[in-house]
Amino acid sequence: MTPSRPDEIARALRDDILRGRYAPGERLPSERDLATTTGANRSSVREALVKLEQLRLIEIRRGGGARVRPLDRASLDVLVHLLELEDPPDLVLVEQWLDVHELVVTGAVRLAVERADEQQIGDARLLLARIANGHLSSAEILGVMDELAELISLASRNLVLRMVRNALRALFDQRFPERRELQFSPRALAEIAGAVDRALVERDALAAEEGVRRLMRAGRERLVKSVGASGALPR
Amino acid sequence: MTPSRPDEIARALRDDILRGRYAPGERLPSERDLATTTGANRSSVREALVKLEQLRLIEIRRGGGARVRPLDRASLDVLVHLLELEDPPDLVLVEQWLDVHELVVTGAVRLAVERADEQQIGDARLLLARIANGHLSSAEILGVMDELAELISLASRNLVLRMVRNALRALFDQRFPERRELQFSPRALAEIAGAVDRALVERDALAAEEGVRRLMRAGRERLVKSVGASGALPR
DNA sequence: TCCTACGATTGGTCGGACCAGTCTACGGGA
DNA sequence: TCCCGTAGACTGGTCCGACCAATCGTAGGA
Repeated sequence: MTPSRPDEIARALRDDILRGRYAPGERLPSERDLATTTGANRSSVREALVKLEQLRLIEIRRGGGARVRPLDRASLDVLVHLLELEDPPDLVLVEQWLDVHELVVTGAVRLAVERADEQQIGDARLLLARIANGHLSSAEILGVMDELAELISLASRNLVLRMVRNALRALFDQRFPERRELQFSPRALAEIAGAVDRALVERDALAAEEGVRRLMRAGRERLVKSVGASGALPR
Repeated sequence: MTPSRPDEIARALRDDILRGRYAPGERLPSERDLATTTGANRSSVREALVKLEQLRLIEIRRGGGARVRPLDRASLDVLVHLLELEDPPDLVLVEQWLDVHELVVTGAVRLAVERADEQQIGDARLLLARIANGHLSSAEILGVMDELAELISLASRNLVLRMVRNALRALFDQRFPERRELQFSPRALAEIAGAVDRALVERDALAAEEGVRRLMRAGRERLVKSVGASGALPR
């Protein structure tokens, strides 16, 4: 799928903004200027600017022009582009992402344990059993853990929370689409999964939260390493 | 500021989608059809659709048409429109928002206490002192607490976290722009602020987290009530 | 020196044209 | 009768040019 003309233009402008080549408050070239410099039609340029405005990267005012906004006021959706900016990716940003993801999922666990119905508890226990039995490849484990996180955010019965997690997850998947091969310690995993399982049965929110946190941290270091070495983007 | 033509169209379509008048996977009318039914030009319709696509509410395929996507896969940015959908607002959604906001800010506190420099600790203590001294109106208290949350997310040195919080905050401000009048118990507030202050001095992350949580919950119940009764939207 | 007013610049909307994928329904072949 | 390929209708993508409306900058006047 070849990117559309507006996408190309939007991407170029976006990268310039994210790289700080336009300071906050600074004015972008006019639509007509951008049209001539990019060789595209003004409609296409306009569409690109609308996208950037939707990302809250710029503010467009009739007669005024398009001005760059402060980065931290932008939409969460720019994060994926921030991650795409460097190759290999900015590991600091990846670490920050992992911290927030952990925060959100463990927060969801607290709510989920209290609110989940029996069906959901059962589903979660099945997933945990698959992790515990030790016969999965590391890629499969990651998949199961992802399913588990999905189930948790669903059971938390909090749409806002679910959307935040989905946004974070989509962000990561978009940037690192390949399945990764990591090495987990089967014994440690089985132990943690068992602890989470017990917490679920007893509906012990704090224990479940702690267990899920340990689960998420189990493969974290290697994940960061793998991501950092991943090299070329599959564009 | 009168909304632009594309904004009107986008809003109408968005509301229809959020209200479930289009099921996920269903196809929207063609750009040309929408143009005739709305009385606008196809360019304006197109711009509206681009915005919805950017919100990940729809997926546009060349030759294919625009199809509705599942709501929980959409951008966090649709939440503000979800909140705007009802008046008075959906209190369940407001509660969910408050839960997530609390989660994010308290999570930020943990990081912030460890990473803040002396300057930031000092600034935070000044804000806490203003809360504690009891001579502020409730609106001012809310303002100070917001500054405090801002400072915390800054000190957490986590851009992802900061953007999530800013997104949540912008969402709330956009929906409830009026300053609210709440009643806090000065004594309780002073006590909590003092606890947080001590935690900051001792760099005790857990105590700070707990204190900030209590601070955020102090006015919560009344905030929900006030928001629920707020009535007309200042559109 | 300050302010006003006008003209240039910029975004907003329109209409139409043509290209490039996608979808569908018709008709031919098995 | 059923399946399948294809032609044509349909849909989004891009371009062009025109005009309106808000803003901005500056030259000229008070």
